[in-house]
Amino acid sequence: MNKLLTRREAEYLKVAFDLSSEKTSVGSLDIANRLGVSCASASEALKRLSEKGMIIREPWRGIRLTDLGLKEVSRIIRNHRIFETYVYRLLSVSLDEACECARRVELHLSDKIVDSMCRILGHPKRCPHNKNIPAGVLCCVELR
Amino acid sequence: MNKLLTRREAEYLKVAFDLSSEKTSVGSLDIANRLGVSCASASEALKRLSEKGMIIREPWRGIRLTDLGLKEVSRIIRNHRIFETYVYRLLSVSLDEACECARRVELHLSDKIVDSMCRILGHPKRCPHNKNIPAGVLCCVELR
DNA sequence: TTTAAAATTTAGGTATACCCTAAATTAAAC
DNA sequence: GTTTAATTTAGGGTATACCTAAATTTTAAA
Repeated sequence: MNKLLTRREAEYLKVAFDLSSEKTSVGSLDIANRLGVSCASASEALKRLSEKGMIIREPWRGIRLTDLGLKEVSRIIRNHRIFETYVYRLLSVSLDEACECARRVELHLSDKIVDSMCRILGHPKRCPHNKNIPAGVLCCVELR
Repeated sequence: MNKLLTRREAEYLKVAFDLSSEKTSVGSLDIANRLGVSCASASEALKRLSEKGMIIREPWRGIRLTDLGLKEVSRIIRNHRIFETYVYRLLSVSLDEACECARRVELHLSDKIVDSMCRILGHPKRCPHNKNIPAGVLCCVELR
């Protein structure tokens, strides 16, 4: 039972997370619509995510992210937004391109690299799109 | 006919490139040995690489990278080494970790981002392992 | 309360990427 | 010319990811 998420599974997890803050109950149909995929595909993907311990499925009640799932999705979002902010601010790359590249590398960045970028940026709270940047578990520690 | 290489195909292409500078003739067996894979798997992978226009296969004569293949592998190697050098030098990350992460993101970095890192580093000729860094097609242009 | 509608899952199929072993082929070396 | 070595093909296996159609379950309406 492999813990690592595939690119696509991460996509499902991110959508599940996003929808969770928009609606009280999130079902496979919501996720299928958002991803432009059939209900059956979404259902399968969610099953795999729950097998990997990322979500809890309660059919007709909606899904819930587990602590592991929340940790994972936060890490991915943090990776994306710190990388994007860094590249946009310090490498003079357009926001579109920074975001696009961040999407491609977000799964593959290491915590240390992202924390280092974060430190250099002065631990920003928001990305250039003005979205929240989750804190790094070990980042900022030296400031306390 | 999709032009983009998969992670694994890029691995095969890199090995093909490396071996080409070590031996006069590179066959599927050489590549299979280097990657720890059966001859049959290597043969298949090389077939796919030739369908994507990256190499020319001349059985019992060995393979040759096409111009496209050389361009592609140079881009990947450049991405790896510039990223690794940048992260090592400017983000205070260990060389092992920089290299490991570079391996994971090398396929996904955009030229603009890599060129920007390259400019900031002063267009280095070698990575911290002292390996050659291929020039970027559009990098350095403003210096001429 | 029963039934119809909506949400969801399961079953069965397709495609792609990898990998394997065993068998067939082809070139090179003796 | 045969044998040996390299290579490819054939046939299978697993995993991811998608689909449609059918079955299931819940909710809501008549």
